[in-house]
Amino acid sequence: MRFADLILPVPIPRTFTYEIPFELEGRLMPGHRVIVEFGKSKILTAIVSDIHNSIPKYETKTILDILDEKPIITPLQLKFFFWVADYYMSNIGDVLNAAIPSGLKLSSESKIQLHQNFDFESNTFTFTERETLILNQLKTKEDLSYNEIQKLLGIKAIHKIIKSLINKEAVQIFESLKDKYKPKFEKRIRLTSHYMDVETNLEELFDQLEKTPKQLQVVLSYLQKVPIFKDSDLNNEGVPRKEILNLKDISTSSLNTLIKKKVFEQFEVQVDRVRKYIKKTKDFQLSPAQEIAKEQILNVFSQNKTCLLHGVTGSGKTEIYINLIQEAIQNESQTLLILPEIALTAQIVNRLKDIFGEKLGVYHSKYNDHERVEIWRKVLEEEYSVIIGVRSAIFLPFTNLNLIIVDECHDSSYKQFDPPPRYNGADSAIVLAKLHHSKILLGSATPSVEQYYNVQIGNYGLATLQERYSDGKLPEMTFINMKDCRNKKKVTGEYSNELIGALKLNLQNNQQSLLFQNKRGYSPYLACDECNYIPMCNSCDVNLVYYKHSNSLKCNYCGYMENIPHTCPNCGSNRIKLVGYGTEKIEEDLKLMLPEARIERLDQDSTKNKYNHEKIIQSFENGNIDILIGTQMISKGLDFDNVSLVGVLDADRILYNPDFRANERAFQLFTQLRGRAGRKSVHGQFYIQCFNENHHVFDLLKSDDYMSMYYNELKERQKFDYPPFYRLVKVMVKDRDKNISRSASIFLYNELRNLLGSKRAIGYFEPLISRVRNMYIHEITIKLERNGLNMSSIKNKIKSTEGNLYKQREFSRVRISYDVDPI
DNA sequence: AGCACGCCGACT
DNA sequence: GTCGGCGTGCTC
Repeated sequence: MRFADLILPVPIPRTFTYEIPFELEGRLMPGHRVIVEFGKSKILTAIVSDIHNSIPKYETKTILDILDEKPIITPLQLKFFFWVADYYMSNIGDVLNAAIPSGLKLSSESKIQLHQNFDFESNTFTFTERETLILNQLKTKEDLSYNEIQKLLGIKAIHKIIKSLINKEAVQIFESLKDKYKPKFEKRIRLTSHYMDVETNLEELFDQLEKTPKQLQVVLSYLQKVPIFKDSDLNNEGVPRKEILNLKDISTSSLNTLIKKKVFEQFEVQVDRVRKYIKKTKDFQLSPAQEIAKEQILNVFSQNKTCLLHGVTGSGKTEIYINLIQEAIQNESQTLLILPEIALTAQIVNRLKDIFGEKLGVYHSKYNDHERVEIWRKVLEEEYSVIIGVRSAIFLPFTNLNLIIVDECHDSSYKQFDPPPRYNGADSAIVLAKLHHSKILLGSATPSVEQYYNVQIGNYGLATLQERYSDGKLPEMTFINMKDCRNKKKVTGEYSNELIGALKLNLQNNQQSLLFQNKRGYSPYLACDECNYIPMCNSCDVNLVYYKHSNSLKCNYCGYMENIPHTCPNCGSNRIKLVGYGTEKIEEDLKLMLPEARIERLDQDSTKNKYNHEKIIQSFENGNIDILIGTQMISKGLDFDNVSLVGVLDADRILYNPDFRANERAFQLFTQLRGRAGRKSVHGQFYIQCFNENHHVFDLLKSDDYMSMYYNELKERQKFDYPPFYRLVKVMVKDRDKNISRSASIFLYNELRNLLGSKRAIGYFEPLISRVRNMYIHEITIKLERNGLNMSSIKNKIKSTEGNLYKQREFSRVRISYDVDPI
């Protein structure tokens, strides 16, 4: 066993074989992290994927070092990573990058520092000139990065030197897992043991402090928090220093004086970054309808099938999830619950924390790297038995996974687009479940057509939950025809008087409202009134979007920003106006129209900050906001009892999308939005502003008829060879030169047509946004029939055409990427 | 994707 | 004369 195949975090579609150094033979296992030199100057962390004896045709480099005692990736994970790479036609290195927190990666930026036991005087090793140079540098500088050392020595291949220094115990790398994971400490304060004698010493203290009221105040405040006369053990735990200092009238100096006087002592304890919760067991009873659904689910599980739970909004799917998880963790196994990113809110997390306490781990992209590493390790060591997370949580190192639940399984945000791998977390979870022999439940009020089709053909089993809470009637739907309103002058800007009136009434009744605006492609932009010039992005084929809070124009594709021009760059006119309206504009307008209402906005821009988002939701929940305006964010996962009105401002935008899934999407979105209104007691209102209230989707919505929607769609999909009858693969061709992009896509299209036939290779075209970051894009759509094809061999064939393309000189720099099952 | 190598123009 | 522009090809 002399060779190891390694997964490197680079976008190259293969593993790399390195030689295993003698001292690691027999010790190195798949899943271990190692350090290797890659190319001439890069030092990378890699994951061992396989160990073997077959001598490669090329010369191999040798693994430089091992980072872990125990593998940090399980064999099952490796299998899963390779499946994702294969299925989604992406590089295994990209999968690795998506899967593991960057805290587990060692880059060229990793640093060395002097070894803790190293002493310049007493050491017995001799050092080379270069080694001495590094050591001398470390006398004055605490640490050095690889780059700094390369500069210092003027050479690139430095790892051997560093390795030698490590062997001599002169320096250490401090980005290995153990070192990089720095536990977090909290400073706490407690009374010194002297004052634990309440009767005498503490009384004395009060007397002493009479002349220093500030200090006395500190002691009194402390005793209020820690009543030691009731239980003297309480004092040992103390109080966080921060907590004391946050109190009114308490200053750092008086506290510090008391510490100096040895009244208080300060000590540190290690705390978990992931907040601790006290476990409160809350028992609840499933309703009869929920019980029946649960029985259906268990029945499907017993047939070893994927189960789809079709439960209307407000029917209490979450209770069923909790019930299933509770049963699952009783037999000591792990459970994974995944949600779309914007549905993973404090609301659901706190609810689960209450029930599962410290057994629950939360995996969210907003968590920082330390937190993610911590969760990774705790999953690996099975300290967590329940994980609630976003799509990337499927990559965690489960060892004993027995139940996976995918909530809102139809949600398109389960699909990752950028950066690759372009995987679908919901679909991949099914494969993950197969690998673990785990049960899997998909839950949604509006399953995707593909998912329901799988039920229909018997691949999945079905459970249904059609009963709403508390007789829960459907919210009343009102369509407001904006064309009529405009003709009759019953509008103010983009807002019908009817909707504004309803909002007002709702406000008077002390009820809350949600207002939805699909911001996509609909944010405000600038236009010249004279020549109609619109500021565009220089590198992308889109207009710049106006942001009021920063008073700037921004490209939503590449992030480019510029200041607002005062005169038109085209004709010099100063008549530049704002066109279109996004959530920001609506917030402003509404504040003018309803000055008495407390209005807030929830979207990506208002929630850049990690906790802002939760603050707004919290404040809405507490009734401190009357009207919440938002994008998709408000359609998912938020359950507020006091919301009785939901309004959609521009429904047409959602309906008329050039996408074969437009109707399905619109139905899903409207159903979800409606589900937000009137969850309890009050009868909800659902207002839709649109130009065509006769749209077919609205009929389906009125009758709440998922099945008709499904059968309609299915017919259309069959007619036009779309999923679920066909699988789509999108080939994307990118080049800096538009003509080369075009001719390369023609070349590739011809290759693919020869290979697959013109029924499968559909054609090449310029996408709607044909230039991003100065790269011109063309796309080729491939349709593969669902049955009778060997997908992985077809995908390999598709990939092989890439080779033919690159053989052509003029296309050598063209970039090809794939999107399997695009959404 | 990086990054080194290599072949051409505009400067001290 | 050389510095550095970016096109090209490789990475075990």
